[in-house]
Amino acid sequence: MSSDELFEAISHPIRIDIVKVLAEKPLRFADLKRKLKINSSGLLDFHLKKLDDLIIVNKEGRYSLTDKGYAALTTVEGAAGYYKLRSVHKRSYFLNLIVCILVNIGTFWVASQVGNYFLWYAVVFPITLAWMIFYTYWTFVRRRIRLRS
Amino acid sequence: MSSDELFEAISHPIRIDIVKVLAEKPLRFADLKRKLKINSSGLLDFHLKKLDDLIIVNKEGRYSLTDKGYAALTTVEGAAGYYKLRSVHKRSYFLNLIVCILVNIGTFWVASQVGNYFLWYAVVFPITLAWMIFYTYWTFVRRRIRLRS
DNA sequence: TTTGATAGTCAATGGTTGTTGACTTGTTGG
DNA sequence: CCAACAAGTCAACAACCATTGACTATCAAA
Repeated sequence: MSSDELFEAISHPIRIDIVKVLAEKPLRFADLKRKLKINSSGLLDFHLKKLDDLIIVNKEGRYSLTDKGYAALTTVEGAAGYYKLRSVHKRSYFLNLIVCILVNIGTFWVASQVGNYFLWYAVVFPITLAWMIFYTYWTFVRRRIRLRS
Repeated sequence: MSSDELFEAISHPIRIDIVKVLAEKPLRFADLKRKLKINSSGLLDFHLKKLDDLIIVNKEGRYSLTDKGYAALTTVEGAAGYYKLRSVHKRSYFLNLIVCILVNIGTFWVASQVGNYFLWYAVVFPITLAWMIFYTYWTFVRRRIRLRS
């Protein structure tokens, strides 16, 4: 089963629901029909056939997930999170940037008050700069985060 | 964009390929056509339209992935691995079981030779037993690995 | 024995996909 | 200016998808 076949199998809301409820516990045909509020046997039959090698039926007529079915479930659960994760990465990058700038401004101001800039130019500035360079690389190159889109 | 819409978007080999090549670098319409060996403009157009909010075109006409596009790519890359991962989990469970049994047999045999069973019943047996109970729980309950299917 | 639930199958149907190939509308090099 | 390329649009069509509703066969309880 190649990727596109897996995605085809789980590219319909009813089929995603079937995989989700079967992950909790094996169910019979009529249980599924009730639980998913499907009134047509033909419709459930159609979608069960599409899920082909993601599910198996045991001798008592209970449907449950195969290894591929659980892999599909993991894919479904994962997919929902990836997009949110990317906006979190983006937001935390800007928070980091702001904090670095504020720390520099603060240290610089304190330095100007005491007339000693050593702490700022020898410690705070190089460290925050190095951190932002690394973090920028990690965010935009490694994580492939884009500002627009 | 709900899960099923994402899976619908990437449920065709051509569209998976488009996402993969655009992840490497942004391409123009004709570049994509050449790279994916598609001879019909209409066909490429059709699939690009289906990828709708996974891609954007910049002013120079270069297509690239949006955040959702990269999320889709992560999903595609992940899905391929999940099924294999499950057979790896299954195999390593049995390897572990065998190793635990062999260690017990070995320690027991040594104990019988020296006439002192302390090491076995006070150390090796309880530790390997506890480990296998935990590992069984982790494999079959938490990871939902099934023997058949 | 009738009723009702279970576990489907099957044909019909309207809508959506995937694909082709012809056509359009710039843009660029010789 | 002409040819070639780029970047599509559009109509047509077969194949497939989702859904309905009628039908069948089996079993169990009243």
